[in-house]
Amino acid sequence: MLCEIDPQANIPIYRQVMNQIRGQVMTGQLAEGDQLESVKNLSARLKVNPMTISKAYGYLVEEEIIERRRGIGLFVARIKPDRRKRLKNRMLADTLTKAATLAVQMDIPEAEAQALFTQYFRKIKSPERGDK
Amino acid sequence: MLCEIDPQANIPIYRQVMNQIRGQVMTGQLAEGDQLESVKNLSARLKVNPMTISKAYGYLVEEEIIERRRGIGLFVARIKPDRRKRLKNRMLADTLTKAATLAVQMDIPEAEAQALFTQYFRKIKSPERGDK
Amino acid sequence: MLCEIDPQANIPIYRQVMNQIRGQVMTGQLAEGDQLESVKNLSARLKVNPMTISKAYGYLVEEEIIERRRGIGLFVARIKPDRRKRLKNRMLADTLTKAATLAVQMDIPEAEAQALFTQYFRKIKSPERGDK
Amino acid sequence: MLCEIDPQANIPIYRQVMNQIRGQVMTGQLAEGDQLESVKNLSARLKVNPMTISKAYGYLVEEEIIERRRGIGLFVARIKPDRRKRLKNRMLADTLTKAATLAVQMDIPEAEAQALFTQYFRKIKSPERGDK
DNA sequence: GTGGTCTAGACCACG
DNA sequence: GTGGTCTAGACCACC
Repeated sequence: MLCEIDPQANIPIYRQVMNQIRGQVMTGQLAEGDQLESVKNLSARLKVNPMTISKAYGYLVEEEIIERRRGIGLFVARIKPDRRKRLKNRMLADTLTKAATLAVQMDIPEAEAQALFTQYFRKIKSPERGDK
Repeated sequence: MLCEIDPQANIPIYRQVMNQIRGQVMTGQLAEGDQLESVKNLSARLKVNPMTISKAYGYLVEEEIIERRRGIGLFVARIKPDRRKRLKNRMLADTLTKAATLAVQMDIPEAEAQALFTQYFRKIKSPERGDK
Repeated sequence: MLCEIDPQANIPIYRQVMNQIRGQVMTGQLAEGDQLESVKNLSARLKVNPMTISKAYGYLVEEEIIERRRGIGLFVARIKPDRRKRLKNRMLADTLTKAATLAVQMDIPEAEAQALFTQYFRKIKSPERGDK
Repeated sequence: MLCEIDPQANIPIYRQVMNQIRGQVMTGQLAEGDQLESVKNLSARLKVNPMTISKAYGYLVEEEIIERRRGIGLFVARIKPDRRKRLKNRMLADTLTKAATLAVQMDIPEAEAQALFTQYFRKIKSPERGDK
């Protein structure tokens, strides 16, 4: 499982972990029933306090995105299609609203805002070689 | 000068103030040379501690978005057009990148992502009556 | 880590702290990766309010001279050699320009000004015993 | 009488005024018995609160660098040669000490520090055309 | 344990 | 009147 964190960023590490896993579950990179990397493993790999990973996992369990199987480990939970859809939408709505709000505040005309968004979208979708 | 804060949000109050003022300066609602509401006034109006406002203003001074005139008050600084543009772009780039990244991760096709973004943009630009 | 302040001086305490730490980082007495004394420790030691230290540290973080490691503490940041050089030069340029300006205003001949400067330089570099 | 202030600078305006006048007296640009510009005049010219000028003048009177002649105005005082010398030296010592201290802190070798100082000295003494 | 934020109230410097 | 600084003490998030 891929997972990178930026210890400099202003986002708490446990949230960075949550975001990455949640994203991977949503996109299917982590499928239902897949086992998550153990707290010990992941914390060692990211050079992070185990409690931090544990906390991230704990919240994801609360969100019912992953589930504990006692004595075995943590696994990606079964998520009903409509719930999955709602989750996706909520996540999208949040960031899109933020972006749109800012664009409106900045008095950017609709066409330009759209163009910018599409531009970023494409850049992320097919990053040119040479990008870091 | 408008300025509202949500003491519940988990964004620090001083950052909320910074964001609002920065936004208003960027959009021209606050123009070069305009005097800002005094620390004491604003803190009284928002019912927060003067130091909280002072901190927000202090950071904006460092960002060279506003400037001190000693003993008189704080005023919107002169911002060179190209710096203004860069500032705008940086602010936009951040949120648009985030939104686009998420959309890509979610495997949303470009057309749909665009449509969603435009939809939010319009909703924010001309909020229908009855919206909260 | 050494750090002394003069509560009498009319330089704000938080600036005195900043200056001392910035100086120590520049001279290498504090090296990259070194942990800074904790806010609570230092404030207790200097008998000042923790917020005062926190403010000083906060500004140094913004200057990218030190960096936060969340939940662990503050550490001396990595500073690229050319940035380090620029920083040094800027600090020096300020005070040297002031001194030179004054000497010129006072109509001191170059040779004498130079001699005076060197004299002070040596006195500071190797203070004689008994100096206050 | 020349006198320029920088309202942006971190130095209080009244101190900027004091420094300029003190400097001009020390260098003889303002000679014993010369009348100073009136508070009203100077404040109008610098677009500054009259009280600010008044305060600056007040402190200079205390320093016995200028003197009041009631009903007439303010004049450059007679300063005994040895006192003038002491004043000069103290002013110089202050700034030179600061500069030297910083250079020592920065671990600049003596030769280099000297060279830098001389360089600034010359630049100020004979500013090249084209400088602002 | 770390630092971050906020409050309430004080005092000071500046204009 | 303005903002700047500091204190004392509280609570919180993070690791």
